[in-house]
Amino acid sequence: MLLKKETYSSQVAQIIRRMIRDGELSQGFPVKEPQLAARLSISRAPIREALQELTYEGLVTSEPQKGKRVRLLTDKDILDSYAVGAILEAAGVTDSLAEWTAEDMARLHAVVADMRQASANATDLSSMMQHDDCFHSTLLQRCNNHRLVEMARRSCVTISKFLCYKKWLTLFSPKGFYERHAEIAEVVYQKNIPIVGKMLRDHYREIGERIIAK
Amino acid sequence: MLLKKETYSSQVAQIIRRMIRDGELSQGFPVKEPQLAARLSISRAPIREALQELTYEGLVTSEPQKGKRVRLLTDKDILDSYAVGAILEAAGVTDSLAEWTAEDMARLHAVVADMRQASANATDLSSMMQHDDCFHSTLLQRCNNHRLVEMARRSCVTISKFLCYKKWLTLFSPKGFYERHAEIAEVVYQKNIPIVGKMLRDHYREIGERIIAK
DNA sequence: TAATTGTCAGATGTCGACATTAGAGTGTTT
DNA sequence: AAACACTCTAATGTCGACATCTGACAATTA
Repeated sequence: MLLKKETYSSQVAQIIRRMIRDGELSQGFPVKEPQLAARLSISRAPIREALQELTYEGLVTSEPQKGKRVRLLTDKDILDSYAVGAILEAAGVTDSLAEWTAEDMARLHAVVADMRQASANATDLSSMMQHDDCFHSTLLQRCNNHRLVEMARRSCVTISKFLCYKKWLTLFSPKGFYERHAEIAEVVYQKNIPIVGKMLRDHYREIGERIIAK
Repeated sequence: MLLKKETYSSQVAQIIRRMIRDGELSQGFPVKEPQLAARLSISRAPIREALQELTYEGLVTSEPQKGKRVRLLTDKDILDSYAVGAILEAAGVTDSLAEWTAEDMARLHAVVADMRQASANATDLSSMMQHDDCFHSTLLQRCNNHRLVEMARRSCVTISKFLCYKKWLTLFSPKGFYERHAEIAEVVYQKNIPIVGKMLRDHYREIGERIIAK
């Protein structure tokens, strides 16, 4: 068994991510090292490293000598981030869809079925997030460009899973959320490559626009 | 006049980038904080921050408790990075090419003319790098997704301008380098959107493959 | 000889302290 | 009242020190 000893920095990064997701730190809010250090009873060094990590992740903005703040998203930031995510995911899927086997299709089918079942019981989207993750990962199951996959996910997740998590939860009804994904899966089954690309871009554009509208 | 006093960290990052570009630090080489600190006569704190920055930029890899090394690129890393850069640049150009005005076209024409002139005098590609930068920036002049532009450039530049700079210098003759770009410009003038996308992807794929072949 | 254990130098992760800087508040001048 | 100078506080950037960990080499055992 391989046991991991996490460094303080990475644990702190996780904690701050969660604080942002849960709204304990909201957009534009200044993040002060001494406060966090005191609260966690550790020194500023690991806090600084964690904040730097989050800065490069896009959750935090930094102005030298002025401090760091939770990233304040403009409408354009949101649309642009989802556009990048969509472009990458669409390219990853359309470039690899030709290679899908029957098992790959079955896997997607199972994921969609799970999502459908989850949507039946859910009252909001909180339980759907994992299914959403799973759906998009499955779309990219045959994309062997790991860098692309990671960048695509990150570009969207930064917003939907953290900065705008609470808004994201209210974007769709569980049923509507499921239906949108089922619709995409449908054209994937047909290996209709150009339509898959278009639908993915539309999918992410809709999400971006709905977040803005809230 | 706005004069900026740069922080140590960012200066150190620049210095290390240059060391990597010039081969003073080569791929896979361990980067040790105490050595750099002694060499620059500063403490380890700014060095650590710089190295973290470079880690997220993709120039350095980090293993907790084990240290950092100059990133060792596999062939796949190279191909994947250029593929991502190509996908983003192609999407950025093809999505905005319709809006190009006559002035936009003239600007590209001027850039290509400059590049042609530079290629006439050059013996290697070192003087062509700025023209290359300029060419690709001009292609994206009407792309208003700033995030996309930055990610596209970074994905390629990390390799061609730093990790594989010396190899990059020998990939093409100056004339051949110019011709490849002129060829792309030609279809841009015609606003032949699908072909532009295809040529950009081929362009970057060729670069990746040539780097690997060296 | 090969494998295991013990030791040691050097590197990383973390700490507490200090100088400098940014920003708010106060007071002064016009 | 507005503009400017002057505090004062709190946060950042940087420093030097320490504990812990890693990797290599020496010593030990089978």
